Amino acid sequence: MPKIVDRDEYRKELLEKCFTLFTRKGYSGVTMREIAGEIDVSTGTLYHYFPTKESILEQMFAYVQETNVRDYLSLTEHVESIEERIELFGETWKKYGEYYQNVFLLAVDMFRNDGSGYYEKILNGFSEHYTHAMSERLNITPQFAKTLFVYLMGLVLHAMLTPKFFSYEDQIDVLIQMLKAAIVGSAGAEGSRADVMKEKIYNFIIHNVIRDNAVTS
Amino acid sequence: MPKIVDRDEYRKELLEKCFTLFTRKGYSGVTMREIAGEIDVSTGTLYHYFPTKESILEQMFAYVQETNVRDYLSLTEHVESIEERIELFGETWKKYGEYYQNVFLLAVDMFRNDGSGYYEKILNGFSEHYTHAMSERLNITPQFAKTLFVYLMGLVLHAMLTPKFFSYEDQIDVLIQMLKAAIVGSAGAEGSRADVMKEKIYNFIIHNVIRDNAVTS
Amino acid sequence: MPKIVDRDEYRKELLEKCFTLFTRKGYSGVTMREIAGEIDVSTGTLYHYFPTKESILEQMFAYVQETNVRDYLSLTEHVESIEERIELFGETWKKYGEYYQNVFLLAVDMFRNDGSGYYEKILNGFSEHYTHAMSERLNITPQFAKTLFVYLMGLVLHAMLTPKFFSYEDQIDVLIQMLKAAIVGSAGAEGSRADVMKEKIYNFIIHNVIRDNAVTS
Amino acid sequence: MPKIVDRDEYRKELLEKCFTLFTRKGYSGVTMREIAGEIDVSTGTLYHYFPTKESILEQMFAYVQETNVRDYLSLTEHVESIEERIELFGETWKKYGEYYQNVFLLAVDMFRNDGSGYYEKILNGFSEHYTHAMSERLNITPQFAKTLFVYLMGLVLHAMLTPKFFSYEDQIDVLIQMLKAAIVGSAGAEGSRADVMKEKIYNFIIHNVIRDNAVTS
DNA sequence: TATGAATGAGAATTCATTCAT
DNA sequence: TATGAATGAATTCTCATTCAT
Repeated sequence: MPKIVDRDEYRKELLEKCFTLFTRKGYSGVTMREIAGEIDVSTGTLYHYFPTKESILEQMFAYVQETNVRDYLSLTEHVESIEERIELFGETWKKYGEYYQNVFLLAVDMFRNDGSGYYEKILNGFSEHYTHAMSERLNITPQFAKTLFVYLMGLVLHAMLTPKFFSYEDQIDVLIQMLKAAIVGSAGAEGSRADVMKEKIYNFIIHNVIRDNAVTS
Repeated sequence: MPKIVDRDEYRKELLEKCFTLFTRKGYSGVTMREIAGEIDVSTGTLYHYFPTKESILEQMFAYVQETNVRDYLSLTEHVESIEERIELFGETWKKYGEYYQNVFLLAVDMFRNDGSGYYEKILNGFSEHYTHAMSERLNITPQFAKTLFVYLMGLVLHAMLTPKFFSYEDQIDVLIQMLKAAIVGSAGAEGSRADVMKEKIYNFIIHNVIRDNAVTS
Repeated sequence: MPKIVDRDEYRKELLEKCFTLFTRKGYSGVTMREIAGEIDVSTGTLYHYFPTKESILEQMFAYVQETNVRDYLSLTEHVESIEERIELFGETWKKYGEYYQNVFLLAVDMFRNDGSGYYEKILNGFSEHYTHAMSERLNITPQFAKTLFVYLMGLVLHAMLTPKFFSYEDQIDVLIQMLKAAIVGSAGAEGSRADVMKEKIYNFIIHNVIRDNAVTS
Repeated sequence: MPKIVDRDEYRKELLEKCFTLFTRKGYSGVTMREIAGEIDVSTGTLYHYFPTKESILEQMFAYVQETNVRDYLSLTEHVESIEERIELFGETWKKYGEYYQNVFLLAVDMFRNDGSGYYEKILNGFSEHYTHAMSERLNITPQFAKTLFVYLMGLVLHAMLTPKFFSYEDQIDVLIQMLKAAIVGSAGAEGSRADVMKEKIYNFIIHNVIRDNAVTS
């Protein structure tokens, strides 16, 4: 009788245990010994579950993809109101900020090391899938969902590379406020409500986007 | 004197020659031999100009920073009109898209390998410097410049990792259009012109952001 | 009692099952896992019967020696006529050609890996034993039996290493013909029969050994 | 300027230095460290000249083949009389006995490890070439040259595996005597000389091949 | 007994770095 | 300065062997 009941389950456990080390140091930057040490396993055992170092990269990527999508789908499953969904959306990005950084680092390693272009399809599929879900659940156009997604990625990146450039959490909050204003506020806006909204947006631009009205000509 | 200048100049030449290889394969992923091969120099010569592999990373980073800033500053130097500046801004991001990808990859390597936190200061300084320049030259608030910068980084990233997710160049174009509309359009807008702008923005949101007005409540 | 017999029997069965793999890949070239796989047994079970890899080599060698001798002895047990014995002798070498190749490969591994010189005694004993039996049963001098044995080994070797150099089976046939001619033909040859034989041999040499009578001086 | 003037020459020097160790321990039995140690070189240097362990096997084989053939061709180049050639032939086999053992061990490793069948062609070519040369120089038929070659290989083998089975050198001597008797003795034998020879051969068989004239029937 | 997961010493191989020329 | 051969520590990976089940 084998010690491990579910080999596949255990493999995922191992992946999870070394996820942060692996992504932070990078595929080429970690050694198998380091990984084994992190997992508290001998190198022999590590190779028992992953035939090569490269396979760890691949399986890590596959595992993250799987988990990621599943997590997101389960996220807003039982939430009905758009407003709450937006808030939950923000909470999630706040909560998983550091995790997304690591996922992103992993993607960079896939980009650098996967010659087959396999990862690209997966990543593209994930992006499309994710933005599609955003579009549906947050009641925004697919195009805008993409813009949002791009911006969020930029945010995660900056939070990682230049943590003092801004506060990641604050930026998420601002974004959530704007989304609520635009999406909830504009919904079914008619008559005077629409006018109020127009005014708000105009003022927002005047005060928050344009620097100096006098200079521009 | 002249020797030192030459030597330094030559070192930069070497850095430039291996920049793409270095960033694409990554610090831990390239070997000194590969780098020497790319530059068409023996490993001995390579070591003559860079005492260690790590020094290549550092000097590459310093070189990029220097060049980058200089490039940007020289870019809009003699352009007066805001509209033209915005356009030039767009052209630059289109032209240097791939270069920015590599710079970004380099930053990831600095992030992963620099224990001293030195790179972080540099990167932060650069971000602040760049957004400050954007703010001044494009007549936008520092806050919005940051937002823009974040978005652009997300754009570059996606163009690299998921090139099929969207067309980088098209996205830049869309962004430029919006910037022109918001910045130039709103400049000194008064009376009826302001009303027209409000209407435009409102319609933009209704048609391009909100997916389905009926569903939202 | 019965268990021990069974266990021993089973061990021999295992040896037989992996004999070809073991000899063809070589002691240092096979892994315990490969051997276990060939036998259709887990490595644990393999170690249950053979405490070390080296013990497989030793026991394989002992097993082959035992079997080999037993086989040969049983071979000509009930054959009376010399002529038939010679023919049977030829048949055996034809039949076991490939097997002898493997035995030989095994001997090479013993030669390479046995530091104690134990194998040498066994091998020498076997050679002596075998040539002695040949001498007795084929009615040839021990010296000629050795010559024959040496030649047969060379034949097996060549058939293995350079199969296109000649046809192993044909060479055995030729050898058998010559043996019959020399041994049976000369037996008790007297008077005119001896003369006929002399003539035959002389002609054989002239036609089959000497290449060109004119050139030699 | 590189330290080593002739890279190829140096590579052969390395091959020669580790030839015995490599063949005696066998391809799978030696480690790269051992080989490097034998050559008095670091493992790094070893890999500088041989990209893989397998390449050592291949190049060793190629080197031996080359050397071997060259050696043999130069051997009897300036010897005119057949008798002297036969004697020189014997001397060579005596002198190179141990070397041939190693060559043979090398061939076994090629047999075991070369999947492409490349070695087989080479080995066959060598055998044909060698026997052809023997045929020409010793004035024997190609067929008999093959028989001789096979026998000699068997001799080398036995001398290696069962050194106490006989004295390799004595056996070579006996062979040389027989060759001289058969080849030189029969040359241009006519009339009474031929009769003398016939008698000799007949007696040789009666006394040296047949064990017991009474038993045979 | 039988299994195959676990172990870690050791094997092949790589690579930053040094150094003689 | 330039070269590339030489080095050996470190890396990936293998494999005989152990051991819990």
